Amino acid sequence: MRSAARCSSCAMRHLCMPQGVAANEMPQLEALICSARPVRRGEALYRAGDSFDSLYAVRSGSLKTVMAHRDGREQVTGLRIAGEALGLDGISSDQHACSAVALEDSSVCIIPYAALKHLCREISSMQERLHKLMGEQIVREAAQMMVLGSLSADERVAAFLLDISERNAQRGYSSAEFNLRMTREDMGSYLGMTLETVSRTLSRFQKRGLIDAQGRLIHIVDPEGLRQVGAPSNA
Amino acid sequence: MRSAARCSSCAMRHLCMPQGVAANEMPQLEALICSARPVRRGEALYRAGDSFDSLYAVRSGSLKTVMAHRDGREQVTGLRIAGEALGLDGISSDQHACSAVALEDSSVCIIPYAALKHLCREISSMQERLHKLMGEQIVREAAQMMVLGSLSADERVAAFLLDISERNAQRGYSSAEFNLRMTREDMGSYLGMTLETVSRTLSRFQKRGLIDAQGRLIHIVDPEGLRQVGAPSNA
DNA sequence: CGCCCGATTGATAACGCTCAAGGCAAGTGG
DNA sequence: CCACTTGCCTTGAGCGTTATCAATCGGGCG
Repeated sequence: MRSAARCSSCAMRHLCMPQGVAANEMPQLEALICSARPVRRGEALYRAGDSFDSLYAVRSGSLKTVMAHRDGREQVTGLRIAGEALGLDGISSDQHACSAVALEDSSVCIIPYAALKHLCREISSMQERLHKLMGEQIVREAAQMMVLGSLSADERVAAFLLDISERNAQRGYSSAEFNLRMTREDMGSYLGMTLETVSRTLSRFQKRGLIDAQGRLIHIVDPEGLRQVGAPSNA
Repeated sequence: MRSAARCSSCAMRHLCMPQGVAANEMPQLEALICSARPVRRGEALYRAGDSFDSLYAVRSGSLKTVMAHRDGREQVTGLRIAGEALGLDGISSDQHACSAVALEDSSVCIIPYAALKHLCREISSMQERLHKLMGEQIVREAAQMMVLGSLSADERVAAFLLDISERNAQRGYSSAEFNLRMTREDMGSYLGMTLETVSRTLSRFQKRGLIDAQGRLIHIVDPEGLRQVGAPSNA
């Protein structure tokens, strides 16, 4: 048996969907059986091929999503920090297209998809919220396609650091300092480059005074400078 | 004024959403004002930043979606052929995140989002269909991230050709022969490489007897061989 | 017919990969 | 408590794939 703490009893309940759901609809929201589940570092919340029946919201910690080619090659396709949604990759075919692995001991809220669907038919703000969630994922992935397709190694790393920084800020964490938790290999996989290149790039950024990195602990010293990486003047 | 032929009067009506919508719900589907709109070659159906209010289904022809970086660099993020959905990139922020440009004279069905949302609250199969549509887009984009992040130039081109081939087959067109309509530059942009590399790769494939290409007209001669591109034996 | 855009092909160079060695920190067992 | 292992990170040297620059070709259209 796993922990089944109701989301309604946790401080981060608002993460399990809302944001745009009117206050007077809260009671119905509560009806959405939203239990929590811990996921230990390295453990998979779900694996590619698993049957899909719930969405998740990261309550604490962070996870990576990983997709595999048939020839065995794997690539990290996403990173989710506390407050972000997870599991949308399962909607299209009723089974997950990728795996979600915890980067540290984490906890997620479970949102049964069937119940959510039902609720979306009754509460339009709920429907709106789910649609936006999916739409955001679509746009985020398209943006990542741009990163992978058009940016140099330096630009990719810079863009990645700024993305994480912004997302941290959005969720109320520090935008300047954070613990990445991914290995250099994970970062490389996500950014379409080797772990060595990631390492070298970070070292160079550090020499230039853009960041201060101690292993996975990253301190963004000069965000504006990071934004300029790759610009004509920065050859 | 643009053409406002009702979708219900066209042979491809089933493309404008259904597939999974029960027959007895058709009348309500008809109520979804689904007009058609022609888009000439090179014309934009919508541009990044345009306000979002409709989804589209390609009725005939094909379009590319293009996303732009702030520094002006553009990348092709998708290709849509007849029967495929378009416009989901606008849901998240009520304005389109990318532009959709016709690769040839085309025609799309217009599906007003507000009406669709309303319908999805009444007809669960409709809701299901929309969710799957979005879910498919999410998975497709994740797969493209893998292509861009882990495959060599040869493998990317091969994967692209096979993808188009499969999608053509799914929509009832020939899987062996098709007119790509994109320029080499568009292909390169989509695949994260230069137009010269695309050209060279296609030439090489042709010499190997995998395909027969006459400009944008592609004939897939050996699909199994294409699938083997990049495999250990094919050095 | 001549023009122009797109495609092809070649030569060269750069960026990032591969292979390899070494370092550091945390954990494990004697 | 220290030797040893293990996993991850860093740094270096050399090479290969792919980008860049450039010339030519070809087809469609005015």
